Amino acid sequence: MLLSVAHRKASARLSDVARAAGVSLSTASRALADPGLVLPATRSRIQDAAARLGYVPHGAARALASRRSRTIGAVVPTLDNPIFAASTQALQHRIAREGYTLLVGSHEYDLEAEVKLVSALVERGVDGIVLVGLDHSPELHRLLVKAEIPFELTWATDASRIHHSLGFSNRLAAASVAQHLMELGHRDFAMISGRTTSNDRARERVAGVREALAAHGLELPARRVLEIAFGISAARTAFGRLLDSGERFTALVCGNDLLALGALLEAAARGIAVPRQLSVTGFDDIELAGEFSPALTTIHLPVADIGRIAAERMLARIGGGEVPKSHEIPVHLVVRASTAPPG
Amino acid sequence: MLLSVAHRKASARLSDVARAAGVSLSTASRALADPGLVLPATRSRIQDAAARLGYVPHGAARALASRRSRTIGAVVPTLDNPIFAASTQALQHRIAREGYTLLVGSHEYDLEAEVKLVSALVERGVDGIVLVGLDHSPELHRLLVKAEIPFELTWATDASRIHHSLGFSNRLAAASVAQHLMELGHRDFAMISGRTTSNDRARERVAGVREALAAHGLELPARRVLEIAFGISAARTAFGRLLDSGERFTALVCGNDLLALGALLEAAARGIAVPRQLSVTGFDDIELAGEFSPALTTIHLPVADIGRIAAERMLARIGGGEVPKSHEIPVHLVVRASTAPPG
DNA sequence: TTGTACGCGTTATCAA
DNA sequence: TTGATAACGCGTACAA
Repeated sequence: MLLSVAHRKASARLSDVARAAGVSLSTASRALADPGLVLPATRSRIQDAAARLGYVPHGAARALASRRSRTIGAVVPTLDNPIFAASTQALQHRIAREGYTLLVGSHEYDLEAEVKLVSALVERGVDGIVLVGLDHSPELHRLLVKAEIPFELTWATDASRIHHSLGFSNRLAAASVAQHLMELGHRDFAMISGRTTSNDRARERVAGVREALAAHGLELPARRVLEIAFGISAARTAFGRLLDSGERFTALVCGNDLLALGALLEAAARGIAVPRQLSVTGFDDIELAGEFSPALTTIHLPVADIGRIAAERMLARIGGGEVPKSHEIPVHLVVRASTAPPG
Repeated sequence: MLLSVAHRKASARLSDVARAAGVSLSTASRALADPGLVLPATRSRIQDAAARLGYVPHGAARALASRRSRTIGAVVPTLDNPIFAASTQALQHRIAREGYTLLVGSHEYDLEAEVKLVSALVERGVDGIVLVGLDHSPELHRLLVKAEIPFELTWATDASRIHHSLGFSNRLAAASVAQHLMELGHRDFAMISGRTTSNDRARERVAGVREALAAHGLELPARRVLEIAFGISAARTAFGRLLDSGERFTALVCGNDLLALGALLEAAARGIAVPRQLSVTGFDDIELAGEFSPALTTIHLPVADIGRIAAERMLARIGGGEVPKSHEIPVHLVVRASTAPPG
């Protein structure tokens, strides 16, 4: 027995398949990549051989030769927010159907960390990148442009239309929440928002509420806007502090559902009746929003659609197709039990 | 101007760096990979050139030559369960520190889908794969073994010790829940479980409860065990059906916190007082469990630790190191307000 | 329709 | 310490 055979248990390469089928390398390659280009007879010989040998194409070699990794990158702020978990999952699901694989990373709202993640993805040769929001380091754009990697901004629409984006107007959506509350008769507002630094969605939501109120001669003073880091328990604490501060308000607008849930829990713990004494709104419409008691009035986002459509736009662009620069996703207010006229 | 220069805006390769620094390809490679091997003077010339040209190593080429992709795969049932989202995030975070990137996929509890995902990862040449649970298609093992890709099973420990695993005994943990309830005086149990087919964790949890009850001469009849697909609202519906069926029980054990939350919400909607009339338990200890009212008695899992440790074990193995075949994660019962002696 | 031959960008072996 | 050169496994003009 030859030595070279002794340790040759490594997985089969395309050349092995070709030899086993009695054809050349290129024919084997074609038969597997685009079966139509090969005669049925030889094609099946090759496919049989591939199956028999358990041939698995070597992604790196393929990527090197074809200049395509069939890999897409997704960078989200955090997977701890169910909306990003769900959209990421939908994204992965959709691209998997086309043979693409998803590389993911989360940066916890740190722009520097995001640059590092993206640069790692660029190195891996991803064919496209899906990002969240509009706020990104200029360094990140340089990287992407230089590497000529297509990218999609999601969860917001780029008003400047410079970049490809897919989302909705966080500002208008938030304004519609405020509008709803004003129509119920509320005039004293408070707000709990996520951190607004490097988070355009959070900023726009606050701005939207402010604008809507201003249009009716109302205002939202800074002391009634709490900016907190992510998390239900953090939201409880923050809301508690707001209450303790002595501020008076009948409507509490929250930047997302998790924050609203925290507020609802704290309100319940303190015996504050929602919506009788206080109206509370969320944003996102996570599953729990509709099940909770009181059910949460919120903005419904088609979360899975965002991931799916991002995938489809990305795939189209990678395939050389054209897509509209900006894709608007319909969102709408869902009025439930957490809002009512002020007591 | 030469034509070749006209369109030569493509990103710099290592050879460009080498030329710019006046060294050979191999020296440039070394200077970047293992700076210690190169004289300080030449090293900095090379590093400067690389920075100036904005050199980004080509991952595929690197993978092809080094037979390492510096990529790890993670396959989870679903990212819609916050425990998997959190552990995946921790995993990504940890491997990123070592320059590794994470490929993820979710299979929605479908073993066939899991095989496809894993096979896609194998094709991409991942250096290691992290899986959830013990139930997998034999096909999946064949793939992994043939490609000689190390893998870790998580969220459970492999009693047979055949595979590397990292987790805890779902059976014992579930038994401790039942034990707690029996100590409170409960004798009539019901259970809401996730689907048990191809889900060893769910099966073990049901089995654990049954065993603990049996040790005290109690039983959990099949008609009192509901198996449902994932989701809070599905859990609500299921629990409603259980109540309507006329079964009498004072303790409801749930396979995870989301199911328990659904049950708590439905109980509240029907005016069933928890824990006075009914005790409810969960499993996982998601953030909401401790914040909800009533706060949920549940099994606490160090979710982020699971991802982090999986990462560390994987990295160690990839680096040629040894790790214990099985790593036991401590979990414990957290008694909160949702359990009390039967009314 | 099939085969030949070269190139993809890097690492690794070996010699200098 | 550095340099030449051969892999690495596949895709694809181009030729047959």
